[in-house]
Amino acid sequence: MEALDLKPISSRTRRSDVADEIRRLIIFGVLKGGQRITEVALAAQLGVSRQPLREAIRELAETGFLISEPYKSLTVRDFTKRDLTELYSLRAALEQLAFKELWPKRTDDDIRDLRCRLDQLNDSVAQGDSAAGIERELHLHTWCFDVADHRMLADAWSRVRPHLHYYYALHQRAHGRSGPLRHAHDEYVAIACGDDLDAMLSSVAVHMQDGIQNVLPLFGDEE
Amino acid sequence: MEALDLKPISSRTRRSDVADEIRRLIIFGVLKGGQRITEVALAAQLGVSRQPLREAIRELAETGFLISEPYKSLTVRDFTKRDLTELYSLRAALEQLAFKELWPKRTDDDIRDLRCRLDQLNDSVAQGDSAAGIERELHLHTWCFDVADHRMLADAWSRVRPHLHYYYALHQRAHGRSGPLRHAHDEYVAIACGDDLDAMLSSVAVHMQDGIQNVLPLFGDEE
DNA sequence: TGCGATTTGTCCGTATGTATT
DNA sequence: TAATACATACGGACAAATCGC
Repeated sequence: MEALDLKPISSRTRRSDVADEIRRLIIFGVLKGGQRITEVALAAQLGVSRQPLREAIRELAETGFLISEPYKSLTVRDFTKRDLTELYSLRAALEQLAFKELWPKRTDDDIRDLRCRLDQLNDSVAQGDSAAGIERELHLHTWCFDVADHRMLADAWSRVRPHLHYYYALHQRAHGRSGPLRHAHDEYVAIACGDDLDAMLSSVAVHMQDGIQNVLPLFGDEE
Repeated sequence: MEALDLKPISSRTRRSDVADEIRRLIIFGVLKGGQRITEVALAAQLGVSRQPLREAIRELAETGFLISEPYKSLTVRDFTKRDLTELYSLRAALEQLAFKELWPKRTDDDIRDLRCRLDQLNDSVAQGDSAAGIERELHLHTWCFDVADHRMLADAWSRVRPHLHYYYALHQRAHGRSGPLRHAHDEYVAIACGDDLDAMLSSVAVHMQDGIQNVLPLFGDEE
């Protein structure tokens, strides 16, 4: 009964496939930060024409995965320590807004849904399946945006989420299969099921601080 | 010495011109909400080929001004009362985060810059130039994002800002030349120049509430 | 300074896929 | 089911801008 967040089949089009694929290549480190991309080469490798590729590029440039300098270059975004701290502070603000919005709207079904997502996450972690663990941690954190019933906020999250995915994957590549820590989200979920909104808001802040501490060491000196 | 927020000349390209123009047509009501758009017709009217138009469309769909249903239709976003309240709650969260970030970073130059933006706004209002008033109100509210020195937050604002522009223009069309109220931002700026962050955060919240009350009546029954 | 090489940006004609009638 | 309309995608061409020599 888990609600996987997939794109509807109806919206499957070449440009979206291409965008997803490029995003995947970046997240999993095949395309590396700072690397230059030439359209024609990429189009040939992906086996598509330039038109849908260029549209996909617009999409990825809009969300910050590619840096497009007209007539000059197209490069893969090189994420820095600063980008990471920015991501987490923005993410905290968005997630806190989500909890404020959803707090009076939560139903028992929503609570069950959240616990289900947590169980799935803990299962993946227990099995050492870190790829699934990443997906499910993201899915867990998507819960508040699903329930908040706030489309513009959900859109903002949908642009932030792939960036988080990138850092999770980075962390995984650096530390082997250690994705999220075992039961690291138990308290987060417990408070989310409770009645104390202020406690939840500070739990979000604390959770973000923990997250950033895990990933920060992966960056050395840069800016 | 005012720092106008223009796109650098280097990035001027046909697709960005087209995107700006379509956004403008939507904001000023030439293209109306719900209206269907056909690519070929629009390309002909704008005098460009379909490739840069499609890229511009991706950009506008990504930021919510156009609704693209692959293989089906491309329509102008029909904003509702709900969209407006969502915009204002998200905007408040972003602006509050900006002030938290900038608070320890403010320099005297920044303060002067802010006062300058306020003066320009009040000038426009006094002269009854509502188009300039809208621009300058947006420019005033962009100050906190300029100073916060938080690129991801600034990006989020840059997607929110055109929506706000839309509602301002809607308000102007409905109420004649009455844009922002005279000296409505004086207190906002005064507190922003002061030392009380909490006061600023609640000032942002109050300012948002005032803003939403001005625009809400323009929407009737919808959803 | 200029010139060629490379790449991005743009245009056009055409073909295919999808939804609607 | 066929026909229509339109979005999507392809391929080839050229124009425009940048960079290195």
